[in-house]
Amino acid sequence: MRSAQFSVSLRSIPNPSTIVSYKEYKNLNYAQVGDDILAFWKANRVFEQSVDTREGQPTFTFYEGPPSANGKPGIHHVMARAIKDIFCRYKTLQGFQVKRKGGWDTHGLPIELQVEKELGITKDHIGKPESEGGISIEDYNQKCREAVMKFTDLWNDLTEKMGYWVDLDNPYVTYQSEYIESVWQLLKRLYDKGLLYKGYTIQPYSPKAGTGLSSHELNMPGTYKDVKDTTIVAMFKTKPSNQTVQVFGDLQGSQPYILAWTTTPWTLPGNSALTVGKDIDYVLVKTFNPYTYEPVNVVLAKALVGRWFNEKAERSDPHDGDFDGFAVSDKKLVPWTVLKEFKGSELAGIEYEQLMPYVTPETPAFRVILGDFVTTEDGTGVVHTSPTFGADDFRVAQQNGIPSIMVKDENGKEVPIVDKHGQFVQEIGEFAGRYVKEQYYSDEEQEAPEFKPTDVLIAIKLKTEGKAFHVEKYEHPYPHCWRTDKPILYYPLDSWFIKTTAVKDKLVALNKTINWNPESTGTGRFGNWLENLVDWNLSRSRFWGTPLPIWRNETGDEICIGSVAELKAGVEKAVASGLLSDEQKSKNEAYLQKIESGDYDLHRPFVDELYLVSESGKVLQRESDLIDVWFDSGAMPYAQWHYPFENKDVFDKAYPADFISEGVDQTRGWFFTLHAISGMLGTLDEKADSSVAFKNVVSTGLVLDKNGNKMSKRLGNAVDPFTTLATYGADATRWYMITNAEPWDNLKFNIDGIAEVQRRFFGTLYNTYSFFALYANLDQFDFDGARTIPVDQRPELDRWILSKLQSLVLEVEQQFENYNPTKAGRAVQDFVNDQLSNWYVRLSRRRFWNAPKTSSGELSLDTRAAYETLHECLTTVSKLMSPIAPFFADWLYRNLTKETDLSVHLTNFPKAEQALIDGDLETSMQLGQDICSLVHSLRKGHKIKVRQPLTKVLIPVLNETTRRQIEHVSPIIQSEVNVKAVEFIDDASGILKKKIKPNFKTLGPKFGPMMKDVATTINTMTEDDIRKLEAAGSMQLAIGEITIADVEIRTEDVPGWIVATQNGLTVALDVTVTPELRQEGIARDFINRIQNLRKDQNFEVTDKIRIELENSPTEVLTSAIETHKDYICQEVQALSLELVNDLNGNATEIEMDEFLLRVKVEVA
RNA sequence: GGGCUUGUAGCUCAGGUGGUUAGAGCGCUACACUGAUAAUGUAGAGGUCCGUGGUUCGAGUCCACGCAGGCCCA
Repeated sequence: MRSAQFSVSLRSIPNPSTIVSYKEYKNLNYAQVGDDILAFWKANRVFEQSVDTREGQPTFTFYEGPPSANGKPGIHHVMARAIKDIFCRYKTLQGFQVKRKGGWDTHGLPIELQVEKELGITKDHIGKPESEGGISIEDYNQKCREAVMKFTDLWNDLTEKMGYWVDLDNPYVTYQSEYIESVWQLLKRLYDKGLLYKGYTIQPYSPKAGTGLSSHELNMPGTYKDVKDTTIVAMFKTKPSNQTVQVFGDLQGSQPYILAWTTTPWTLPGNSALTVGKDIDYVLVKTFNPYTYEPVNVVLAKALVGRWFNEKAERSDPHDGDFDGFAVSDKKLVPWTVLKEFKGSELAGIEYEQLMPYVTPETPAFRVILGDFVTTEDGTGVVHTSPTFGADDFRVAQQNGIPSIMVKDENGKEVPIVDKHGQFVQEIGEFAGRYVKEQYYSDEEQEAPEFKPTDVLIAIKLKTEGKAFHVEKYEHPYPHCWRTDKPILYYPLDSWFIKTTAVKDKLVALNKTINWNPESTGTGRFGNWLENLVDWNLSRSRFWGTPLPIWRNETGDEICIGSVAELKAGVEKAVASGLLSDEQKSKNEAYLQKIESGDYDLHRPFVDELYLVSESGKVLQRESDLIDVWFDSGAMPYAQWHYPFENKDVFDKAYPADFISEGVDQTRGWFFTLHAISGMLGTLDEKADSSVAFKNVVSTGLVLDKNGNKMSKRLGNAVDPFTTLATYGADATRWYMITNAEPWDNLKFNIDGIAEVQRRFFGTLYNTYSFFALYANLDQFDFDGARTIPVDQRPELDRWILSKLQSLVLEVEQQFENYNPTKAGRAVQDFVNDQLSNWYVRLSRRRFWNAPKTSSGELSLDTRAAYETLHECLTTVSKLMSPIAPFFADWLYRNLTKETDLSVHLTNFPKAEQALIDGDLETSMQLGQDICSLVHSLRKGHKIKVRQPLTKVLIPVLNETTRRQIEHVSPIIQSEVNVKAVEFIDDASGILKKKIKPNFKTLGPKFGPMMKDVATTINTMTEDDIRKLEAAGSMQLAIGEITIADVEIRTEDVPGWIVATQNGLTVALDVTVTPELRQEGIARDFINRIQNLRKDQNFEVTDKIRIELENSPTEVLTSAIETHKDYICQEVQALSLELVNDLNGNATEIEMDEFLLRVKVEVA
């Protein structure tokens, strides 16, 4: 056995008289335990050993979702990483080899913004000369590279202190060339599969500035201004079909128009669909065109009828005379009536005639589709959908296979019907060349008397064609460009995409094989996301990130580069081609030299200045985009190993992951990108062209403050993880976080909770260990963990706790297997607190102290059994808890075991010994515990203290099994509640009073609606009835037959006794205190007072004493002490107990109920 | 606006497939215990199970609609 020094070297030679085998502690400092164990782990490379010793065993693969070290870690990182750590440690105990490669996410917008803030610049400064306050891309990126690893030390420190085992010596870093090369390789593979294409996304665009705007720029103050625009409710004429007849009825050729409102009439020529809400109610209204007075039927949302129709003009009868004469009358109010009502879902699929047929798409368009963004707040509840000029429109059109209205430019490239200057293209008839927004015209042009905005011209045209239902000026906020102050357009801009929609079915199918925790994240949040998948927009117009490895020219010649070697070959080929300019050539040559020297950088601006040559001899330039950083992290299964360029053997064993865990906010982030890339590419070799990236995933909730608010620096409610760990240590912090709420629930983090966990769980466990160590050392108990006494030869209590222990092992294992650390931790906690400490140790105390020894100085079998049992419980607990509380568990384990047992983390998870589980015994003990609780309650009620012995408890039992089970534990009951006997009364005694209760569960199906009557009948049964029912097993009631199983019969009263009842268990207590019992009670009280004195005077546990008691005039007292003198002496370890006449003031006064004693106690 | 999720005692949380008296710990109050003692036991107070409807003989539990918080997306 060891001392608590964590050096592995010295161990003193056992000296039976002095050795302290089990380290004892005065005041335990949990944070200090953490520091000591951490130092021990480091010195002995325990983490490395835990991986190395599993060499050759099956692997359990864990992927670390890379954090970004540009910010400081928070308490929520402790939570997230505890989850990861727990399962990796658990699987290691289960014999798997669990490698954990750390990683850093290093690219992305947050880092750029941080650098810009530090430098006090904006994106406009980047690439501009220094003389104008600018910064080169090269210098800018260098700043990013520095900023991103700014807090690495802090992160590493936290990782260690919280006990998160992850390999930080060889992490993957997403900005490293090897990493980028793997990413390029993946992109190339996608490109070769035809899954990487150039398309467009709808983004805010400023025609006057000629540039796209980021959402960041759009959120700047002052960009939204109120403007008055011409708005139109346009009329889209439906095409007759079976569906329209079904939905609208037979209207005899008068096809209904669908009404859609737009604040941007210039987008109407680009219309290719109408979007409705699936659950929104729509109506068909019979009325007149207010401009042409033609009778029409129109469709709009029921909730918005009042917005467009005057209620005074509503007619209840469609054949009302007003409808006949309206067209020729001069009435102001347009009459209307609702003909039919239907849901949006019924409209889906209805086709309509193109509103402004300038450009005809090649694939079918112009039909009603469903979208989740439709509201009935304003407009008509129908959204005019133009995929080229609205982000929602684009998305919903793509999901429904609706084409955009596009034309071909001089290069044959598809472009929208509005050009980059904001003017209609030639194809748009009379509007060709017109600016779509009047603000794009010069002030002079706008002031010309005949000037009309394009929107107005479109309104006039639609009115005259009978396709406008309403035209009005409408004021609303509209975003403006901060540079030019002109309105922006939502406009299609070039973008590179991954065609994830092409593999949607595969991704959905693969997802069904993943074990999601909680399940709802997988089926709900993630599943729905996959079902509504759109193509992955890969492009980012930024500076610090992985460059898109595609070189291209205006006419569409392009090359995708998949490795450094390919890049080198391409650059060389371009140099040799003779097609490059001198400057291009020299850039290329300079870079080739860098590749040669190994000192190359795949970032901007370097790759921007490389030129390739296409097959057809054209010079190609790199597409300026960077790729979405999420692709970086989703590529980590491959790129962390620089696969497929090297490490094929490693990759083969580490793909896919068995387990990952991140916050639920990563569902559409990392979880998705991992899944998507793996689903499209698989293992990159013949083994699988498609795979899941992870088999099990735990998505974790948020860590909120104690009031349930989000933690933020601004509110000042963020908890500093370092302070917390320093104060409470990692174990209590982790244990609290894990056992308080399940990982996927949000955690309300309350620092008091950690203190409570520390006191209640760790404190109890520490006390239990201290108790063991104290006596084991006194008795020189030496144990290597191998049982020397067979379990079946141990006392009841030992077999019981060992049975409980085995059940616990099963439970904890099952919960860990289910990825539920919360339930695992709670099970351990309940066992330690309720069973081990509060019952087993409390009841076993006497077996440990004053342990009798055999003549040869050996411990008695009973004492030895107690030590071995408690030792086994503690050791097993240390293993079960070690994934969650790695430091304390190792501290406990190392205190309990031999030097050769280096660390709990190098052991194997306990195997439950099913044979030791004794359900009958567990029930027995439960009954014992309940009975004790009831007796305590009765004593309390009658103010009889436990020290006062009583004659007996009487327990009514209605069956033999219960009787036997209680008999088993009656000695325990006797000593625990200080009674002389446990007796039973059974049915045969005839004095039991029985109560009967209906069993609704069985009666329900039989009697159903008549339950009330049945219940009343049963409740009012007499004792006689009950006896008859018991005898016959069934009984005929007025309502029907009931059997013994339909009722619950219990005893709740023993006439003439005081009783207590709980859960059907009844206990009667004899509270008569005879003179003999009274004497014994006094003796016990006296013992108690002497023990207190021993304690007050700081005697050692082993000290023998002498007692002198001043003769008392009280006869009862004196005789009680005389009678029980031997017993008293034994209990208080007194060599003598003398009654003396006068202690000459040398005495201590003690109170004992009504007595006052004068006593003198001294060490013998 | 949509998807997902949470709502049970002052606080943190349990409450398979519906069964009539909803539990635990902490905290509070009182008492007891005192050879684990910065521990322990017992008892008490404390609940419109977010609301409203519905299904059912019976709803914390199932359904619908809301309300409030959270996350993600728009």
